[in-house]
Amino acid sequence: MPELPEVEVVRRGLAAHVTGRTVSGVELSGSRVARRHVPGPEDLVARLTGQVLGEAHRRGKYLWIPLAAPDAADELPAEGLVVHLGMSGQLLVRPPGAPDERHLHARFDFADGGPQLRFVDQRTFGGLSLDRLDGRGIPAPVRHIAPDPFDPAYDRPTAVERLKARHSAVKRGLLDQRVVSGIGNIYADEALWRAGVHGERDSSTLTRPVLGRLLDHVRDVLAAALAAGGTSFDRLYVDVNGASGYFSRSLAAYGQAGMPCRRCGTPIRREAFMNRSSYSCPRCQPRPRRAAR
DNA sequence: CGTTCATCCTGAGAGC
DNA sequence: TGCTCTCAGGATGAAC
Repeated sequence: MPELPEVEVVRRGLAAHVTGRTVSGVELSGSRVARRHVPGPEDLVARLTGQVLGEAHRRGKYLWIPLAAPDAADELPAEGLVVHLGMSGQLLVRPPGAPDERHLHARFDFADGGPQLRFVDQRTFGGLSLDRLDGRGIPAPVRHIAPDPFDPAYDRPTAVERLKARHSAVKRGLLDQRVVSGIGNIYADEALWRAGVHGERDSSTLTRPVLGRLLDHVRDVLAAALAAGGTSFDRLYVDVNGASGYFSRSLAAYGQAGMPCRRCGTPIRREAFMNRSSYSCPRCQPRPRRAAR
């Protein structure tokens, strides 16, 4: 479920609550949560135990926690714990005695005896793995992910060219994490509404200035959502302390079918797209004559 | 090569 | 109440 703002809220929670702490034990319930850790769940547990956690990083919707370099202070961390929340994953900071959550998959205990870190995931599309970090500190599973709009490595002109080169619906481009990362179904629809562009317009037919403005709307809406603590429709998206964000009240398009458009008053429509839903204003975002899908 | 589709899961809500 | 159906913040690999 979480997109960039929600994942960043979680990253900040990790930075505040687990950085610098020593893992004294890890307990996994089932092996599915570690399915992307090729050497297997036992290996994951064994290699995390005793490690000191560094400050959490994020690219797009991926999180990783570098394991602090054990010896030389100037040595870069060689490995990191990679976390993807998928559609329903949560990282929670909870007291050691707290009852197990319904879909608890991993529990980290710390040598200081303080709060545990727990990975809870209803649908288990998310997961954990331990991976090597490259020379720039990026884990292998994240290497193919493009920088997100807040990354110093983000290059707007490159992103514009990538979109311009695609012969496909522009919304597909926004959702493709190899073009720009961090955008999901909610913020794609919000940015398209702000730009006044229908998501099924063929990306290559849009002008570079239009694509550039669309990307700027993406950045702006992601920033506004982050400032509001993210979008929470229910208890599935919460920060590490279990608190909800309140950006859902600011959504202009996503989930607003039948509600008047905030610009022109026309009822927002819902359409099927990519086996899910898209929301848009029929008047501000006219459908293309020949939709690219 | 780029693009599209099916698939991994559980739960909530609607309609009958 | 209970059944069936649809839908949900995502990413991936295999097929075209």
